[in-house]
Amino acid sequence: MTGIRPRPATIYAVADAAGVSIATVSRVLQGVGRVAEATREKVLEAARGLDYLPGGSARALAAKKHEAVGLMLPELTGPYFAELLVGFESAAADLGLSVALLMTDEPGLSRPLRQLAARVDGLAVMARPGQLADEELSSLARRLPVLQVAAGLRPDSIGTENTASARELTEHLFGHGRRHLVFVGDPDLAPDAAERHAGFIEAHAAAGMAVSEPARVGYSEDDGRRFAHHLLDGDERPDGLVCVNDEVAVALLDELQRAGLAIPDDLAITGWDDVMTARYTRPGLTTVAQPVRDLGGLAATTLYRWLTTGQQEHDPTILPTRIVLRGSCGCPEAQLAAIRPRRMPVRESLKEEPE
Amino acid sequence: MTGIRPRPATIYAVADAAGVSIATVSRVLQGVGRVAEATREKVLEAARGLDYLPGGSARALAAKKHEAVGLMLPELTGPYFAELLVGFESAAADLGLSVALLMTDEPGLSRPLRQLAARVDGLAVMARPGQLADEELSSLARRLPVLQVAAGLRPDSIGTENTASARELTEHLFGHGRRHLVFVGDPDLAPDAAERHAGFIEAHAAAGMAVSEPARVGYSEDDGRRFAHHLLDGDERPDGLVCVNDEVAVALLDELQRAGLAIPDDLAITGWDDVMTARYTRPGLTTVAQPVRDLGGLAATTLYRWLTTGQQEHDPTILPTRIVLRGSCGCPEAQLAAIRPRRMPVRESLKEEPE
DNA sequence: ATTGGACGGGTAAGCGCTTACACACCCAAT
DNA sequence: ATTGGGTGTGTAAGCGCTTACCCGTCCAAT
Repeated sequence: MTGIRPRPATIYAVADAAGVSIATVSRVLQGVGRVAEATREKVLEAARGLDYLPGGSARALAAKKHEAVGLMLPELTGPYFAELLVGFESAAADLGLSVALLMTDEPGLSRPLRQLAARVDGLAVMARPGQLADEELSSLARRLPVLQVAAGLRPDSIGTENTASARELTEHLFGHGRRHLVFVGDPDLAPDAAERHAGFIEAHAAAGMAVSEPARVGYSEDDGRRFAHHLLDGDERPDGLVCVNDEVAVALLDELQRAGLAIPDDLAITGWDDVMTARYTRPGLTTVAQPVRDLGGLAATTLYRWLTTGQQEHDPTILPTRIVLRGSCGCPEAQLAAIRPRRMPVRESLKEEPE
Repeated sequence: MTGIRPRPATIYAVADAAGVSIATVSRVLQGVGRVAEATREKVLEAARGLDYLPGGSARALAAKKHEAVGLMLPELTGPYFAELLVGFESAAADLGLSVALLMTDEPGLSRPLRQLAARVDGLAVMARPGQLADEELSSLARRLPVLQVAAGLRPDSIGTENTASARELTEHLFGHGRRHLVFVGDPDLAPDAAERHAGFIEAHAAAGMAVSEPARVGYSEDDGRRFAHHLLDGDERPDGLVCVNDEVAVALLDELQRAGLAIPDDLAITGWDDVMTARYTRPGLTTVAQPVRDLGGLAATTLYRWLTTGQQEHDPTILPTRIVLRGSCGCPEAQLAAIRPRRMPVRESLKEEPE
């Protein structure tokens, strides 16, 4: 496997080896047109013997399509993006499309993005406001289908429901007697965050309550921990925290517990996304489950329909979410190890030597 | 943005608009060769006005390279693959390479894999044994550089250290007085698992202890929970569980705790990967941190060197790991909320009306 | 005044495929 | 025997780029 590699075989080499024309080779390999069974076998064998693989670029050039879609994400850390990607890729694969991927945090990502756009038939983009020059994106959109994911309400967009869920979640916290809630997250960082914050405000308005300023933090655990210390050191006195995502929430939960706070008694905490960690904290994290994987799949299929029909769907699709109640909001949780219902028999003394 | 889209502009259109030949357009856009400043500006403006983007397929065909690398993963659920991907993509992007992605669980994935291979210059593959017909893969390897990731020791492979770490971890458990350990994971499912199991065995051999059969479970939380119930129902009596990854470990931990077991007193548990959740369980999960992101980056850069030099590196690179001790193995952990060192002042009565 | 570079840009030959079209060929129907 | 309709295959024209090569200009040096 080491060392120099011979130039890959072309369709001409296969045609020669099989004693046919390149047109026939192409027909056999694509399975279109009529080819005599004997010929087909000859071609297949020749192709196999030469490790032939039709070059994607030549194929795409001649066929005027790439059979590939692109996905651009602002970053890929965190379970959210991973899930989205999984949904996107597996749906795309089912549709016979390859997936090209781009993620970046740099604002001036023009180059890689254009490189990506040049090799796909359509693009799904999840852009944070300001990250991508809108000019850049609309120039691309004039050239190929560009689908916006989780970008708020726009005709070329799909996403998940945010505002109503946030309102419901906030009202749930009211139901637990909480009166001084803080929204933890920056509404300006992403449309999703803005919509959740809007729901948070709606709930307050409907209850005739005043709303405090949102705590403008980012999306990472570090942001959560930092805010925890800010809370501990400052003189704000919230009794509930509605966090923009689970990572911030669990970090906050952890840091506050380490400082001696009782969750949810002293402070209720909710997250968003229902990531894996949310079911392993003590108490479990109350959060909002979004069908992120489905969202990714929807992006791929929507793009596919757009590509094949040449016509964009009219209405943006909004996927429903589900509130997941665990202990961190104040809901009762199944007690853990308080009673020991079935005790696995274990060896008595661990100090003994092995058998 | 809706509706029919005009055919994208070609290099000819730009040349016409700028009043030059296509060669000049190509030179300007690539930044090679000498072009008068005035001409360059004309071209750039024409290109901008037409939303021109050099078609990737034509470019790749003419230049005989895709400027793209592919990554194939057996699946993408779980933090491990997400991290790997992040490392791969960001390193590739820095090198000016696009990334094409493929993941699948199907054994017969020949089609999508070949489609992927046809549009990249090199391929990084993480294949589970048996999933991919070896014949298929070596045929591809004859055509383009194929780098194996975490595939055990082979010349065309890179990976992370497993055996020594597993041995050390196992011996650490011995140090906690544990004598009846079970390896939870199937050594046949992946080379990584096999190597970890080998280290587990080594430790036993060195201590002159007998080794029990491994519990052959998969990699998911469900596998962990299932095994927990199997343990609870059966009559095995281990005092320590060395799990193949963190997902299995945390699920096991959770399920066993719910059943009333005290971890680590009744049973020690360790994981592998140091995923986010590992630092949020109570007790925290002792595990092995691998530089998975670096591994992904290494895959991209190794592939890049291979592509540019045409020569494969000789020795497989093995990245070092680090054991992360938390409470689940029996190590002391900072007490949580036992004392409340700094108590955040909160409102006394939550039942009060808002201000 | 001649000449030789440097400079700028055009010409054209591919790159490796797909696919419309044309053309043999063979056999059934007349 | 002639005709006509499949069948199977080859011919050739692109697809939209890159790039080697060549050819004018212009100006400094002689």
